[in-house]
Order: sequence, then structure tokens, then C-alpha cells
Amino acid sequence: MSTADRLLEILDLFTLERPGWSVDEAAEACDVPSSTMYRYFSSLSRSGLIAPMGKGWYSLGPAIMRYDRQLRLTDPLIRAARREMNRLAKSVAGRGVVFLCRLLGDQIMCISQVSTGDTPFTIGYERGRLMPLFAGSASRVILANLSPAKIAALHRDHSAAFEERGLGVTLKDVRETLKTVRNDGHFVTVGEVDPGMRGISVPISLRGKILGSLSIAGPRQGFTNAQIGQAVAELKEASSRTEEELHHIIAEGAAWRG
Amino acid sequence: MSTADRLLEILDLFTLERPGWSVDEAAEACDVPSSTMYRYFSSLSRSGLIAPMGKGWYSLGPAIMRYDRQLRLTDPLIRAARREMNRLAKSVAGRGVVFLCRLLGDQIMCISQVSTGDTPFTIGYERGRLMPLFAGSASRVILANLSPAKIAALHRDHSAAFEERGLGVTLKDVRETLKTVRNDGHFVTVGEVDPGMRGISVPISLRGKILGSLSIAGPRQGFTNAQIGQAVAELKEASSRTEEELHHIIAEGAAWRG
DNA sequence: CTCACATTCTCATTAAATGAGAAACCACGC
DNA sequence: GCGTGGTTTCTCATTTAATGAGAATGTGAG
Repeated sequence: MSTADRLLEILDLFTLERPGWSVDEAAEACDVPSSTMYRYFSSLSRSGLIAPMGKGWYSLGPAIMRYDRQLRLTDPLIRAARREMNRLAKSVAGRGVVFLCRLLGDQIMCISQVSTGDTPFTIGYERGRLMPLFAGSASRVILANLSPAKIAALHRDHSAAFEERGLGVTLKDVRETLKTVRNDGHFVTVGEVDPGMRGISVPISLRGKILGSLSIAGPRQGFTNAQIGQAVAELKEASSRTEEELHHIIAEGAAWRG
Repeated sequence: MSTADRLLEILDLFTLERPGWSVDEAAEACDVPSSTMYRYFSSLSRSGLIAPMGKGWYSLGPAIMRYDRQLRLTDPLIRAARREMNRLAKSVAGRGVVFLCRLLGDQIMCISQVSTGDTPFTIGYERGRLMPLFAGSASRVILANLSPAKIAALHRDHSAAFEERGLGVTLKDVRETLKTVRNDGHFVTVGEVDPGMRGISVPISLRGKILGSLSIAGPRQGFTNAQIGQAVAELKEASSRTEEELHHIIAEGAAWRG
């Protein structure tokens, strides 16, 4: 195993379930001597990726927060969507939250979330939350707009998941199902990611390439059929304005390519 | 230079000013051949710390957001302060934002920010923002509560900064100034971090050890003297409740030490 | 299909990581 | 102040992995 992989393996020790580690425990977990783990920890501490939280205990460090802020401030998609997300949030205040997802390789991640007013329900759609590829409306509208080659590759590797989620058994079935979603331009689910929650999503693309999705989520009973229809219309409008804004941001260009 | 340092040097290429890099440009910047930089990029991509954003351009990746979410959800200080911060935010709605800072080694970082209602002014106090050590109320109340040894060490290394900020010339002067702040239990500034902005801060400690500070910031004219006095009182109350809550969280314990 | 470009692979050479133990450094209580 | 226990850094001979030029392969746009 390479040194690089070792470092990244150590970072991955720090999880939601186990956010704090001592040098000795980490050494045992990775099966290296303490002196070596001290070397690793000191490299990671120097860069701020981890930080001593007192008494020999370490957790993830300030660099994580700094880098995350940097992403928030520079991500063209987040910037392009901000205004429309705020508008949508007001429109569904108290009934739902608005969130933005991005396709990253084979993963779909929530990268931004806006809500206004009191949201008495638990908001599961936080920035940084990894979304399941095959469940939930936010993922579905992205999935439906992937290239045929990518859909085929995913179906080859995860055919069981496709079937389980009712997307179809054969690749042909799957293509049909996704074609419908693609043509509708939106997708609505109930309880696929969080129980009792409804998801309403539309895709966001740039020059024909799918980038992510814009969604509203809230308690199932917070939306009548008419309100779902209105939400879909508002989401579509917001998505198309976001795409337009994204063109402007990229045309300015300097921000992204340095 | 070690491999570890190389990797972390590469991560540091990604800045607010220059959030996107191609392999070749990064190779040139770090003075290594492209084939080597490809190896580094692929390690970092595999772990998700960076991600290809299309067409050979890379930016910071999903792991950053995942780790940041993890910190938000597990940091005992953030969790302990949440309720009080929400309460304070309502109390200063429209006039200010509430933010929480943490001491991390020699750095002070904003780790959480809450505001309610419309905040027409620019909010500079975002999570992930590094705060200057010697300016601003949020830092001052932390500085004032450091151990005498640390204050002495800081004064040795940054005596010019101490003098510039009016903290005193000799170590003796500095100690006197900080003692006053410590005894007051709060500090108020104007325009030290962001022009035209007022900062009002109180310290947060655990078992006599300074951990961070809780602050309200807003446009200077948003606070009459009486309102400043009230804000200080509310902040002190919030701080002491946060410290209490922190004791509970740490007593439960499981969450932090795994 | 083809071309240009992005990415991965190969392998002999070079340089860095390793780890046991010694030493230094702290913070803490007395 | 001054040991004391635990944490962290240092040292250096040995082992192991990183390096990088160039060839090979993959990929996407026209």
C-alpha cells in the first residue's frame, strides 16, 4: 500500500460513529507502530486536516471547514442556483426544504440546502449527505439524464438495485422507464430516502450534460396534488433560470479556471 | 520532501482565488512531471478529496463536504451551543448574526453561524472562516483566557501585532489589558474584522480551559448602548448554558471518544 | 472514423518510508 | 518550584516504495 493511500485510510478512520481517535488506537486500527502513526498524524495536523482536541485526542481539523467554505463560495452550480433556491424556499416555507444535488463520478451528493420559516420536520437533506444512486427523486432525475453508455455500465454493475427499485429488469426496460422520467422533466417520490417524506425533483444540465438536480422535500401530507403540480412548475422555472445563470458564471470564467 | 507533504501541498493549491486545476498546471506549479502528478491526483480522487469537474479540470471533492458534515454533526461544542444560538438569533433578528468560534492550536475559526429573518448586511462570519488572532471581539475574549504561558509565547512571536492592536507593548502591559477583558467576561469592538460591523463576544470554557467564543455581529448602527448591554447579558447567559450542555454531552461521552 | 488529448501503465533507477528505542517535552499534582 | 506519567519527537541502519520518461491505452468531439 502506498503512503498516499495510508494517509487517506487514516482520514477515513474519522467517521460519524467514531469522530475522535488517539494515536495509539489509530496505530492499532491500521496495524502500524505508534512511532509511524505519530509521523502520519503530525503530517495531517500540520496541514490542518486533523487537529488535536486535547489530551491526545484528535478529530478532523480546521482545513476541512476551510476547504468546505471554499467549495461553497466557488462552486459555480451552488452560486448559480442560490437565488432561485431562496425564492423556492419562501414559496414552500414551513412545508418543505429546497436542496441541490450534484453528480460526482458515480455518486450523488447534496451540496446545498435552503429553508425559511420553521421546519418542524427533520431535515435529512444536508450539505455533504451522500444520496443513494437508485432511490429518491433527486437521484432519479439525474440517473434518467445520464448518457446511454453510463446507464448501460451502471445497469451491468447494479442490475439488482435497478430491479429492486422498480426501474426494470432488462436494460431495455430500464431505458424505457428512464426515458419517461427524462421526457416528463421531473420526478416525485414518497419515502424512498426518508420515511414519510416526499421528494419532488427536476434535473439541471449544462450544454446537454446532466450536472445535478434541484429538489423540494417535505412531509408527505404537506403537499396536495395541486401543490405538487405547482411545485413542479416552480422547480422547472428555477432550474431553467439556474442553467441560464450558470452560463453567465462560466462565461465570466475567471472564477473557475483561476 | 515527503510524499505526505506533497499530497497536502497539492490540496493547498486549491484556493478561493484558484479553485480549479488541471493535472499539467498542478505538475508545473509543484515542479514534478505530469506522470507523477497524475499518480497524486488519482490517489486524491480515489479518496474523494478532489474530483474531476469535466474536461481535465479538478476541484476539491465530495469527501470535503462529507467530512465537514461529520464535523458539524459530531462537534460537541457546536451541538452544545445550537439551542442557545438559535435563541440569540431570534433576539437579534434583522440586526445581527450569531456565530461560534473555536480555538484550534494557534488559530481561531468560525465553526457555526446562525441568523434568522432578513439580514440585509453581508455576513462575513461563515463557518470555515479563519479569524485573525489579534483583531475582533471573538478572538479577543479567547486570547484573554489563554494560559499565561501561551500568552507569553504569543507575545514573544507576535509582539508587533499586540502593539498594533493596542494590547500593550511589554508583556506586562498585555497581561494587564487581557486581565481586564477576562474580568469583564465580554468584549465589544467596531470594524476590526469587517468595516462598519460591531462585534460583541463572550468566552466559552470547559473546566477552566478556554474552548472558544460566542458572538453577535451586525452593523454598528444596529445597536444602541442599551442594546449592547442587553446583548452582553444574553450572551453570558447563553455561554453558561452552553457550558452546562457541554458537560452533559461529554458525560454521555460515547459520541466523542467513539 | 479519426484525431487530439487525457489518462494509465511499465520498469529500471533513485530516494524515501520504516520502526525500535532513546530522548525530549509537557501538563499536572504535590 | 520539582518530580512524575504520559505524549510526542528524534535517530539511524534497514527495508520498501516512489519516481519519471516514454509507450500504450482510453475517451470524447467533430
